[in-house]
Amino acid sequence: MERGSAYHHGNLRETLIEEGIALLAERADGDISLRQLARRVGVTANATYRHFANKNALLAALAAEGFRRLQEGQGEAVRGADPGQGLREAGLAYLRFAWRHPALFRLMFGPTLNRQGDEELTRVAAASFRALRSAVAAAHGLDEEAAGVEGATLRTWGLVHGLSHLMLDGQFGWRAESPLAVAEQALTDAVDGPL
Amino acid sequence: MERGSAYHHGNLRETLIEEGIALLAERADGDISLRQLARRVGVTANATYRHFANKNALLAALAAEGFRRLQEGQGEAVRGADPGQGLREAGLAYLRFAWRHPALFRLMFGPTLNRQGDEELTRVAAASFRALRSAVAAAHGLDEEAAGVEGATLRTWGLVHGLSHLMLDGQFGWRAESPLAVAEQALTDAVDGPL
DNA sequence: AAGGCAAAGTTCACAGTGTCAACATTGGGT
DNA sequence: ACCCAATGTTGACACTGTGAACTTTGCCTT
Repeated sequence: MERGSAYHHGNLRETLIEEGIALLAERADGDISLRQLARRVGVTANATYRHFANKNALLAALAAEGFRRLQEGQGEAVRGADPGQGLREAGLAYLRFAWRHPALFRLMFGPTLNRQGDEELTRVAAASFRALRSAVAAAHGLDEEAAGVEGATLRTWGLVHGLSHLMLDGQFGWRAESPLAVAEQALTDAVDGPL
Repeated sequence: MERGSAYHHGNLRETLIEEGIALLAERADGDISLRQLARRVGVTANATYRHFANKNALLAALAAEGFRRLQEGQGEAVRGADPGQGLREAGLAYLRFAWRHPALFRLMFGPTLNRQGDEELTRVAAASFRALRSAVAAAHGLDEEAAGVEGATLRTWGLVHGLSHLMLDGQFGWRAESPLAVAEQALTDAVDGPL
């Protein structure tokens, strides 16, 4: 939190990421402008170019931070659950993350970002998939490399991810309950029944 | 295709939708500019304002046309399949639509569009859901209003929708096969096995 | 301690965007 | 034949992402 001189900000890069996520949380539509973020931080738009190659790189950093937080949330959920319920809890954590950070979630996936060539981003995303796969394997009592685990992981991921998107896009809105509740119910039913 | 005078275009509204979808197909990232579209059609940017309240309304019209085409494609797929395979074919049609029209697909769902208050758009989207529900009911040999059909529809929709998004976002790209093939396989497995 | 250099911010500039207000050109109905 | 409403155009404005040139400052070397 240390501030440098009036001229030199001190730790602009981290501040931009922090405030960028905050700004993303306010604008529901999810597109933020570089200049707006710079103004909020109290710095010129071009100052950001000392820390990120361009807007896309900045957004990629936000997304990477998002993946880290998502994985952290899932980790907590799994640890706090009795074994056998881990997969369900991880899925619910995924849904709740999307619900609480809709714009960030859409940035992490979604086409705004050009993921091509961003090494860190692909790394955290891959780690996220491996974590899910191990949860799926554990839920079925299988080895992580066993046949069928990969496919089951894909189906689970697809379901959770799809429910997240439909929820955020307001496709559950016309129903009585809260969209989050609808998605949670659908996920629970799927996990309890055979997937 | 009739052209009016040099000054009056003739049927600008339909042309904008047509060329808008074409333009969307070219720009993979999926955001098109009003002025670019107007230039392509051979008309001033402000001319579009005679037919659409603003850019959002234009995009909504594109999305609505997209929903119509999606539903048409699903209808064909279901009719051309033997009964019992209808649901799977409908889902595969959904996947292939997303694969062939990624930008349009993301526009139809996704936050670029402000769906609030666009009556036509919510209507076609609701029709799409009803069609899916009847396919789910038929696949399980149940009445459309039977208990559990709604939930099963949600799960199916979620899975297909999620696979579509993950596929488009390149999350299956690191695998050997084509992303479309990966998604189709996952869907087929889910439908064959109990969902 | 003095000096200088590279890192980190700033200002200026430019092309492109969505949209508003005012003006121009038409074709169809009285 | 006329006129008016529908349909286009021009000009303008605020805003965006980004490049080039300039300024300030903290740290490292002597």
